[in-house]
Amino acid sequence: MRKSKRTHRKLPTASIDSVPVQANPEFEKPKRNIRKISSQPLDPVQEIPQIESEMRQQHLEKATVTSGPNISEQEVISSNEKIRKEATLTISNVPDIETTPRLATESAKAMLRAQGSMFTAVFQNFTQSRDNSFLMLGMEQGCVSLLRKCSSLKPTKQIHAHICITGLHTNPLVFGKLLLHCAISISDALHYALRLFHHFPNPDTFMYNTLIRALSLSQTPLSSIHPFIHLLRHPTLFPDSFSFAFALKAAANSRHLRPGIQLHSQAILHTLDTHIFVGTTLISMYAESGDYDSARRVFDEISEPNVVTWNAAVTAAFRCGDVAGAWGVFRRMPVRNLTSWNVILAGYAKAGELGLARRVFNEMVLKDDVSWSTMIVGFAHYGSFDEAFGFFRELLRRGIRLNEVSLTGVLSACAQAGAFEFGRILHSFMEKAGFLYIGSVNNALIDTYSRCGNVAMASSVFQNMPVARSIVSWTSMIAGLAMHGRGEEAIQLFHEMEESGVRPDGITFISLLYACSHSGLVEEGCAFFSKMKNLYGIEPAIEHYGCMVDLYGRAARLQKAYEFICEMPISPNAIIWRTLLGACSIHGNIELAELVKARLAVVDPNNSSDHVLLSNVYAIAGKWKDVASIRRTMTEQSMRKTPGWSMIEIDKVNYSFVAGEKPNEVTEEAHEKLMEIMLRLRTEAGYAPQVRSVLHDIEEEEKENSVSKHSEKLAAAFGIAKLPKGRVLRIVKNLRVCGDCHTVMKLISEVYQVEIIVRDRNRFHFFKDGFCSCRDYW
DNA sequence: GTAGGGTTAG
Repeated sequence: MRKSKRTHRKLPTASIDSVPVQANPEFEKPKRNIRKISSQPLDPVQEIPQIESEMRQQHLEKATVTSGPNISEQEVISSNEKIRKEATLTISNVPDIETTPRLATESAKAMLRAQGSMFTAVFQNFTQSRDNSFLMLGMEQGCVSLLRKCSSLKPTKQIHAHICITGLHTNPLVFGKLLLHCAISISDALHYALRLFHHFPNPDTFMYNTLIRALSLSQTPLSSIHPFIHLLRHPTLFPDSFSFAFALKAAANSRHLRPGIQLHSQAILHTLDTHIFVGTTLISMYAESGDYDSARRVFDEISEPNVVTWNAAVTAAFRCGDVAGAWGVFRRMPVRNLTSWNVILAGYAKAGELGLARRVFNEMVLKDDVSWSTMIVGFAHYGSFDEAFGFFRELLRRGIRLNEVSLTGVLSACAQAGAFEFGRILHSFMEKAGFLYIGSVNNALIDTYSRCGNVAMASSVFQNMPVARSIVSWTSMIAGLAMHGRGEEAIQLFHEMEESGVRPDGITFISLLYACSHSGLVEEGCAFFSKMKNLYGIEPAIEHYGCMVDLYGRAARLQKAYEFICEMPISPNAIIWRTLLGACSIHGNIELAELVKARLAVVDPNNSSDHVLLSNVYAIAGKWKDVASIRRTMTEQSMRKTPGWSMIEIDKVNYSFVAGEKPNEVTEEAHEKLMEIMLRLRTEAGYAPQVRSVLHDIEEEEKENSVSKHSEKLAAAFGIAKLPKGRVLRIVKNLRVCGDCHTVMKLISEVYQVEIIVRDRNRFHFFKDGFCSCRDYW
């Protein structure tokens, strides 16, 4: 991007009136000077095209970790005196945090309760006397903090009623908070936000801007175009740079290019397109919508870009996948600030260029908490959870300020590593430091506890959230129950969510369908699939189809699954076919497996796991020649089977076991214990090894030897040897647990009277008294 | 009284 003097500019031809948003009766014909509440509530949620959601990939590629986070609770707390003071500042509801942390949280809760009763008292007073100005002092703040507790419309309306009675409804700040709350924190309250606006007497441009901003931050950002058009047509008011900045942000959030172009044309007509704030937002908007050329053109037209504009240009390059170009723009920057460096870090980290990110990070003279968070989140996102722990350790050592992003990042690392104990330490710290007043932190905790096998703790976090539960909180909890095979409870929770007024989105349905498929609830799954389309108007994405194939496949309805794929309106990808191949492998259907493998050979020819799955099918049927043939192909094409590994956390240290690794002190101890366990299982529980999980055509004894070395068995043996009696064994495995290991775990849980929780690639297995929570269905 | 660039959970 070269800076050039502006000579001419091209005016986009489309006009703002043709934005692709369904006509809104309230804004279509503005009745000037007459404001009334529409009898038909708006439902902008249905007007906006649904954005395709992508299922988050599991990042468990990392094969070896020798030790976990290894940080004690005391270390975390003692090295963060300063941090806790800052947390007090951020979370205004938590006073005196550094002296009596637990009490402080309690008093914050009490304060919220007190505000609740004060609200009732004030409400009653006012209905009687209409004059109690003394009690009104501080009510503005009180209403705002009460709003934070409301996740549905009903209590919000009560607060609104209170606001009206106290005369606060003409206060633009309180009004704005209420609008923002309705638009952002409550899924189904956009219509209410609009009605609120219509009640506001003689709104000025500032008020319009508040509404545009609120809608731009809602689940349906493009709905903010309506008040923008209204403002354009207003006889006396005009959109200003704020209006354009908010509306363009909405276009950027929606990732729809057309409304963005139309807003751009309007900005040109109002001579605001080169306004430094509007121009910078235009660059982001074009980059978010994938129009790199336009983003560059806008940048070239800004005659005096400041450092923020330059930073936006670097980000634009990264967003459009031009990693080298981003570095080029960065190098040409006349002035750089810390954010410029953080932009580069984030760009590299998101692009998966973690080596480059680390190099830049090491070169940075000045780093802040954002720089550290970026590294933690970046490494955690790509599955390098041990590296993420490393950055976190270093962050603590240097006394850098902790923020909710670094904490959620390290929680994500815990979730992947199954580091339950450390997750608990973080939880206790965050409670004391007041971080639980941030929604995302609660959501990350729910996810971490679920993935660490403790769905009860996840549920406790979910039930006790001191802030409103968002769609993410509900979905995380549903997903947590689903992972543990508690399908009925997941469905129950989904109904509670619907009743609470939170509107499910595409990802909620992925979790729900997953819950059905892992609990064998075929009919329920089918019903939810149609409910999603017909009631909520959510167009199924490839992930939803994948869930349906899994649902039929697991329930042994293989032919139905195959027909379902053939009738899909979008072309099936490798994951869809692989799901069906997995089902064929579970149910031993050779004919269909061969057919599916042929499809996979076209879509994704070099995937080793598909070959392994097919050879599994042959092995189950005893077709060793076919197994050998597949293995030969894999060798010829130098494909390698993903090595299986398992991890167990003992005293906050994570020990990993990899099949066929070189013996060391730990593995030798595990092997020794395992031999002892197996002997006891044979004599006391009549165990006989199941060898069909072994892929090779080898002698029986050798096969038996091979399954006995599976990493999850070693991890369990090590856990039995090291953990005190009565403690739960929590094991994380990167592949699906094999039939023999599953049997062994059940027997160990019975003979040794121990609870074992295994998280495999697909789900959780909770072994107790000789039974597994998956009911042998996985 | 409101903004633009960097890190956030399902």
